[in-house]
Amino acid sequence: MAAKSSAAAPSAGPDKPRVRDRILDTACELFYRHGIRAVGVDAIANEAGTNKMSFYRSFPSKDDLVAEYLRDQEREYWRWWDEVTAPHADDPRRQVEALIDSVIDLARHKSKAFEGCKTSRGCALGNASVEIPEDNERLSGIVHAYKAEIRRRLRRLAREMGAREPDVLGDALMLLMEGSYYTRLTFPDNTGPVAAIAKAARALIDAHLAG
Amino acid sequence: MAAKSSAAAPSAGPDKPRVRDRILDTACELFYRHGIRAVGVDAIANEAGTNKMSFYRSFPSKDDLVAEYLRDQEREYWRWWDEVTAPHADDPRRQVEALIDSVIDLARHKSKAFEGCKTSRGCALGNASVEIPEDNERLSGIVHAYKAEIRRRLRRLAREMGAREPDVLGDALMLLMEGSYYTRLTFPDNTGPVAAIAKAARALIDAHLAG
DNA sequence: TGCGGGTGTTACCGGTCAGTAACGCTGACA
DNA sequence: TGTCAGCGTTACTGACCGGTAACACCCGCA
Repeated sequence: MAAKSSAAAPSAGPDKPRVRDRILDTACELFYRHGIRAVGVDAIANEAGTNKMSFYRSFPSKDDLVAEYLRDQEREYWRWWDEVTAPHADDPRRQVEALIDSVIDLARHKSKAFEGCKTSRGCALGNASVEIPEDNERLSGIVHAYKAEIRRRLRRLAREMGAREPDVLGDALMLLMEGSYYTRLTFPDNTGPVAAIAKAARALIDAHLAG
Repeated sequence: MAAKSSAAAPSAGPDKPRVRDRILDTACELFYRHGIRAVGVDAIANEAGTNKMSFYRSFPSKDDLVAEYLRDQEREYWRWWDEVTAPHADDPRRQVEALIDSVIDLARHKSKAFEGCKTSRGCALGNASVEIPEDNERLSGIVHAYKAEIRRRLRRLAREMGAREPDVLGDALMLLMEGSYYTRLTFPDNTGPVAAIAKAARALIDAHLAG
C-alpha cells in the first residue's frame, strides 16, 4: 500500500496507482502467503485488477517479478530494522534487544511497522530460497546477500557492545532470529517457541559480556 | 511398508526392490533437493526407472506420496535423534550437547548416521511447510505434529537436567536448531552461522543451571 | 484536431501438470 | 497348463503454466 503517488503523476487518478505498482503489491502479498511456485502470473494479474497482457508490459518475465518481490521485501525489512534500532542509536545492546522484542511482536503480527500488513509466515526471502532452483544464481544471490547482511549487522552490534567473541554472539543471535522465522511457518500466532527468544538473547548477551 | 525385502518374498530379485520402494526413495531425494512443487510425478517415475502408470498403481495421488515422504523423513529424523542420544542415556545435558554437535556435523554433511545421504538443505518437513497450501490439513498436520514433538522432547530434556525455566530453555534450544536448519538453505556447506550453535547452546544451558 | 502512451480484451502457442484407459508381457505358483 | 499379480508401454484427457500477437479504447497533451 502506501506506495506514494509516483514521482511523475501530476493529476492522475487519486486511488488508482499505476498498473505496475498494483501488480507488484499484489504479487508481494500472494507470493508471501502462498509461495512463489503456487501463484501464477494470471492469478496475480487478475487479483491486481488487470490481465496477463498488461502484466507482461510491465515485467519481462515472472522471474523478474520474483526478483522485484525479493528486493521489495528486503527493503521493507531494512526499513523495519532501522526504525526499531533508531531510538537506541548509541546503545548496541538495546538495539539488539529492541530487534528481538520486535520479532516477537511481528510473530503475533502486532508490530507498528507492519500495521495489519499480513499474517506472519516468517521470512519472505528465506522461504523463497526453498522454492528457488539451485541453478538460478540471480534469485539465490539476492537471498544470500540479504542473509549475509543480517549476519554482518548482528556481528557488528555484538562487537560494538564489547562481546568477548562477537562473531559467535552475532551468529548465535542470528540463529535465534532465523529459528523464530522458521518455526513461525508451523506454529500459528504465538503458540510456538518464538517467545523464548527474548530471554535467550539476553542470556547469551550476558554470557558474552561477563567477566 | 516395512521397507526391506517384504515379509513374503522368499526368492525375489536380489538388488531390485519393489517399484513402490524405488519410487518412494527417489521421491525423497528429489523432493528434498528441489522442493515438492518443483518435482512432477513423471520425473519421479522416470528417475526411479519406471513410468507414471506404475506410479499410480502404488500411490493414489501425488499428495499421498508427499505424505509418505514426510513420514519417511520424520522416521529418519527420530532414528538420528535416538542414535545420537543413546550413548548418554541418563545424562540429559550431554544428550542435548550431542544433538547440537551432530547438527553441526549434519550441516557439513559429515554425520555417520546420514553417511553421504544427501547434501544438506536443512529440515525436510520445515521446508515442505513453505510449499504446503494452508488448507491442506493433512500435510500441514504431519509437519505440525513433528515440530511439536521436537519441542516436547527438548523441553523434557531441559526439565530433566534441572533447568530453572525448562520450557524457556527447551524452546530456546529449538530456536537454535531450527535456525541452523533454516540458514543451511542459504549458506553453502559450513560457511553459515551454524557453527555458533555449539557455544550458544552450552552458554544457555549454563545460564539456566546456574544459581 | 490529431497523436501516442498506457491500458483492456480476446485469442492463441507450446509445454507441463496430475491422472486415466487399454493392452501386452513375464514369471511365480497351483 | 492355466491363472493371475506385477510391471512396462503408449496414448490420451483437461487443466494450467509462462509467454505472445493483434486490436481497440481512453485520455492527456500539443
